[in-house]
Amino acid sequence: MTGIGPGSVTLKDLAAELGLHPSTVSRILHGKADTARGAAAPVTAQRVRDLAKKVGYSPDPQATSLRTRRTHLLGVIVPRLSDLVLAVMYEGIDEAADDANYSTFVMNSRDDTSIQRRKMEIMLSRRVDGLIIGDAHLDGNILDDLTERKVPFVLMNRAIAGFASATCDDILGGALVAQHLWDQGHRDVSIIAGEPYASTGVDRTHGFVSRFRALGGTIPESAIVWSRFDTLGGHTAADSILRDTDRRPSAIFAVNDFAAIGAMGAANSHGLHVGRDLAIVGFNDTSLAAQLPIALSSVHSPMHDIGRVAVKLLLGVLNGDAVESIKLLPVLCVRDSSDFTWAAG
Amino acid sequence: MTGIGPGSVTLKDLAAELGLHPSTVSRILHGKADTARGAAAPVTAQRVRDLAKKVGYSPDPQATSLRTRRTHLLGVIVPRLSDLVLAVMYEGIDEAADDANYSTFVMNSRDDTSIQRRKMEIMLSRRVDGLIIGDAHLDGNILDDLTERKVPFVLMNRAIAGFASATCDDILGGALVAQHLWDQGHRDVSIIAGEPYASTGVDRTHGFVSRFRALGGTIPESAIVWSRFDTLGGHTAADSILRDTDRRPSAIFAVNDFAAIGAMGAANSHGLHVGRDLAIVGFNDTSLAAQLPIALSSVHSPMHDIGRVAVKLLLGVLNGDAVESIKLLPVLCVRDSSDFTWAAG
DNA sequence: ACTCGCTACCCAATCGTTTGGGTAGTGAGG
DNA sequence: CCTCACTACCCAAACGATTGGGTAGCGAGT
Repeated sequence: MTGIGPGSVTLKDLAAELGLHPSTVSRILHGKADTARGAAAPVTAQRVRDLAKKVGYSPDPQATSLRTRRTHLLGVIVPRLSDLVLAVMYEGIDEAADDANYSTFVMNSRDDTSIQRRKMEIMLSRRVDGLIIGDAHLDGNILDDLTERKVPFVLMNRAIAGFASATCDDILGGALVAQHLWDQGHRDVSIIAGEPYASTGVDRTHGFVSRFRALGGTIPESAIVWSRFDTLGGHTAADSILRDTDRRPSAIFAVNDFAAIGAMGAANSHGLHVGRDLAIVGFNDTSLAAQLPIALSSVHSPMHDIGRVAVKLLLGVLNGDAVESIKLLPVLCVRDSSDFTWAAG
Repeated sequence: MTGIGPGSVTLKDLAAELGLHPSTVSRILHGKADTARGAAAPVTAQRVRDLAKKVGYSPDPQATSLRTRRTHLLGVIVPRLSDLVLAVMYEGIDEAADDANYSTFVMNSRDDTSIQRRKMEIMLSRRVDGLIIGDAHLDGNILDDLTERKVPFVLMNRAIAGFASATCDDILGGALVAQHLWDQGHRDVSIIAGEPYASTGVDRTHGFVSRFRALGGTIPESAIVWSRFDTLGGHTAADSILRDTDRRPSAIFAVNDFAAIGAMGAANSHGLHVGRDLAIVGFNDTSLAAQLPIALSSVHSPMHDIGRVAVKLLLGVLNGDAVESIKLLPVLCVRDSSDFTWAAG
């Protein structure tokens, strides 16, 4: 047991070395004035801290949480980390958790309710202090379960009425796109709406449709196509839209950049030049959007901040505060894929 | 403390309920014939297991690891999870770890050595059983440190001589691209080589160059441009290559799909049509490659499996086995971005 | 009747911290 | 001189699980 790293030296070792009792060392290293009942002599305290630093003492978190019943661990569940959107949100979480001295587990549920449940149980059996749920389904029965079991949690990315969440203002985002396409003269539009159980797609679609109708436009139900959020989903959805040559829209709003990219691929194979024959707008403004051969218009959503905010909310819950859902503001970024003035010029 | 979830009921509770001693219950629930010294009467065992299942007993991992000195936790460090390549590898890790009853922490180092060090210390202070390092730099001094401290770890994604790793056969991958471009008639090629500290970029470049030279081609040093791995990096690199109109290559090999996508953007803004005026080949065959408006040729690397293999290697190390590095096979996928027969037709 | 060897358990120490509750020793106040 | 209030510590009991080492009881063998 001559390990050099953290973990080799214990409180007892320190105490023995210093001729003190472990509890004394513990109190000193805690430092916080709150527990420091009678603390210790300043000289001693300094001696303790010096030695602790010298030998690289770091308390055993397992022992600590066994005693305190707090693990300083957060669980994060996302549909899939290979979805860039969730990956970026997770980076925000990672950062904020780090700042607050928490560590995180993250797991993929692949949007499968039974996997969701299983992963949740794994996290709870690891005794996480709280959960950040990034894959909530609109029929939120798992969530009721969690509430009943008094598990602290918040939602991220997708919102469900009645639960605290950190999201983008998706309704507004959808409305921004509707306004933009309307202004560009589009009257015949289709929507690639994502999965019907995800609030993101539903809200963006809803925001788009209501604004478009408010402007005087019409959108038949048949113009709304539900799909997966990835490139493949977007491709097949766009394909089914474009196949109907009688009623081809002049613009497509995809509620997700990857679906939009898939739609570009489909447009291509239908012989349509995106940005001239067909406008396409995505959502999230992932780092690829601006770099594509035909730059993709997209609604920028502050994904990184959403992750950070989710952590802040959860820490609030853990602290017993009454927390409110937070919607961050989206910003429309117009690029070649939907800028017809450019196509004309 | 009427919590319903896991964590509410302890071994002692079970024992009391059953009129047994906690240690007896522990041995029964362990089940493994190895520790079951004299086990228990089959009837009793069944009673115990039934009650445990009924009340949803799950052992406290903190208490367990305090005693056993094993956390069943793995630490994973990657440059950034928002790099799709690493995200997919992590999905493989997540899966394999789950299968083996391990949980994982994953953290982003942003390829910054000081952050690498810090994150590593955090993981070690969490007492992970081992580390999977996805961001190794070729000057692997951190690794020597870890070895000296006897921390069990393996590399993933990037290889360093002398350490066990799970990677793609990057040299072969590069060679495949060289052969392909040569066969297509390209004699003037440039390489977007990635970061010089990453074995992935270095090996792919090296594999490409040696094969190309072996075929009789020449590649001046100036044709190799180092860059970041993301779209922006690819864009600027390609830009600098294409700016020199005297010696414009007819093909570019980017060691990463995102860099390739950035290069496509750059080609575009130079008025070049990718696939006709300029061939571009990427690496990794991420899910986007095939879906781009101009489908991107790319070398498929089994990212998901690399993650799985990394876990398998690490578990081997933890088990005291002597493990060997594993290189998984890449496969070239030719698409429109480098298929000149298509452009001609 | 006595020992042997089972079976089916129980005991108690231990992992590293935290924390409520002491207690010597000291200086001041009465 | 006695009490009181500090200061600067020490003690020991947790937290929940694991594990080496018992031991009571019983049937069998001689």
